[in-house]
Amino acid sequence: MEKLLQSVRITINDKLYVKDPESSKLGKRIVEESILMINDMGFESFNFKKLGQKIGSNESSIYRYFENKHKLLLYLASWYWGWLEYQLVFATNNIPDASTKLERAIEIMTQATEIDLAFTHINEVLLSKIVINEYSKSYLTKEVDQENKDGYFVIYKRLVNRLSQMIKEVNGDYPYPASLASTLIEGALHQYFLIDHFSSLTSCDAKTTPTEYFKHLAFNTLNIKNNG
Amino acid sequence: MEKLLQSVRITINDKLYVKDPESSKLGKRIVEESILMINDMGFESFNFKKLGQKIGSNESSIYRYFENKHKLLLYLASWYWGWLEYQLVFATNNIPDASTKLERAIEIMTQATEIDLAFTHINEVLLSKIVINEYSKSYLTKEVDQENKDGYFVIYKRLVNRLSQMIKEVNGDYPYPASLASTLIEGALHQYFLIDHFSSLTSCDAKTTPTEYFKHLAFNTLNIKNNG
DNA sequence: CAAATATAATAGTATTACTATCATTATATA
DNA sequence: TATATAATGATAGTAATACTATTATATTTG
Repeated sequence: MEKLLQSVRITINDKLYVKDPESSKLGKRIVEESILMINDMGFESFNFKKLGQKIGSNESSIYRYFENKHKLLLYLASWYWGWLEYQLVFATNNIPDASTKLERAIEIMTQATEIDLAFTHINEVLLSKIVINEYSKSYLTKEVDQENKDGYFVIYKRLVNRLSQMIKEVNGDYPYPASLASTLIEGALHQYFLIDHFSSLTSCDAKTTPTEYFKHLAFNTLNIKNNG
Repeated sequence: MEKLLQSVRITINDKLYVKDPESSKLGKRIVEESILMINDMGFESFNFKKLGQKIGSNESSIYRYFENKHKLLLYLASWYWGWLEYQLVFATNNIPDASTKLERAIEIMTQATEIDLAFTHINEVLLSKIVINEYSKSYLTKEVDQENKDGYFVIYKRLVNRLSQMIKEVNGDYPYPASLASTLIEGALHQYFLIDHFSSLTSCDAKTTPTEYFKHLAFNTLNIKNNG
C-alpha cells in the first residue's frame, strides 16, 4: 500500500494508557515489540518482564505506559480498528452508488491485511493476526460492561455502525443491518482463523477468499446482485 | 423440554479428563459446580482451589479428574456441543424435505437454550452462557493445532459438518457451505453476546431473535425462500 | 476383614502480575 | 551552564496462581 498521508494519527482513548506510547521512543518500542512478541508466543505467554528483556528495558518502565497487558491489548486492537476505519472512510468516501460503496467496504473489512508504510513502528500484518487470534479475549470478560462504559470499544463500535449505515443505504427495508455488519466483521476474523487451524470448517482458502464469501452473503441477503 | 430418553450419554474424548467425572459422585459435583462458578465469576477468576472450597472438597482431588481448568473448559464445551448435536439429529432425523430440515436445524443451533431434565447435574442454560462467553478462549491458543490433532474439538467439528451437509442438500451449487455453517454456529454465539453487552451492534433483542436473523440470512444466500 | 482405591490434608515450588523505593540518566529551561 | 524536572533503570518484595508431592484417612470391593 502506498503512503497516502504523512500526518494521519490514530486517536485512542487515553484511559487505555498511563503515558501515551506515541510520545516517546521507548513507548513506540513497547508497541512495536509487543506486536512481534504477542504474535510469536500468544497473549497468554506474553508478559511485561519478557517484553522488557526483549527491548532492553525494565519491566517497571513498561508499567509506566500500560497498567497491564489487557489494556495493552485493548490499545493495540483500538489502533487496528482505527486504522481500518481510516481505510474504510478513505476508500468509500466519494462513491455515489450505495451498492458499489458497500461492496468496496466489505472488501476493506474482509480482505487480508497489507503493510502500511505510514506507520513505521507498527506491523499491520502481524497486528491483524493478533486481532484474529486475541481480540475476542479483550471483550469476553466479566469487566466488559464497565470497560464499554469507559469507552474502550468506541472505535470498534463506530466501525460496525459505519458498515451498518452503508447496509441501510443499500436496502432500507432490510431488518438486520447491525447484525449483518457485526457478522461480517467478526465473521471475517473467524474465517481467517479457520483457514489456519480448522480448514474443514471453512470454504475459504488461498483461492477462495473470505471477501468473496462475505460479498456473496451480504448481497444475496440484501437481495441485490453483486457487481463483482 | 421433555425427558425424551433416559439413557442418552454424551461421549467425550477421554484425553480431556484424567478420571471420568461421570464415574463418581465427586466427579459430577465438580462438573455441576464448575458450571455455576464459571458462569458467576468468569473463567479467568475461576480456579480449582475455589471450586474445592465451594464443593467442600480438596483442590488435589479435583486435579485427579482434570489436569487443569483449560481441559475442564474443553470438557464442558464438548459436552455442550455433543448435547446440541443430539438435539440436532433428533429434531431433523425424519424430515424428508431438505429445506424444512435445514430450517429446523438452524432453529436448533441458534435458539436460546432450554433446560434438559435428562441430565440432572448439568444446567444447560448456564452451560450455554459459558459457551457464549468462554468458548473462543478454548481454541484461541498457541496449542490449538496439537489439541485439534488430539481430537479435543471433534464434536464441534462434526456438528459444523452436519450443518454444512444439510446446506449442501438444499443447494448443491452453493459454493460456501462450510463457511456458512461455521458462520451460523459461531455467529449465533456472537449475536447472543452482543444482545447482552453491545446492543447497538446487533439487530436482535427479546422480540427479534438471532434465529430469525440467521434463517433469513441462510435462505436468502442460498436463494431459497424461507417457509417460516 | 483385608486390600485396593478414592479422597483429604498439608506443604512446597516456580511463575505471574504487579507495587514500592531508590538510583541514575536524559532533557528542558532559567 | 547549572539545576530542576522528568524519564528510565535496578532491585526487592508481595499476594495469588497453578500446579506437584507426600502422607493420612476414608470408602469400596473381593
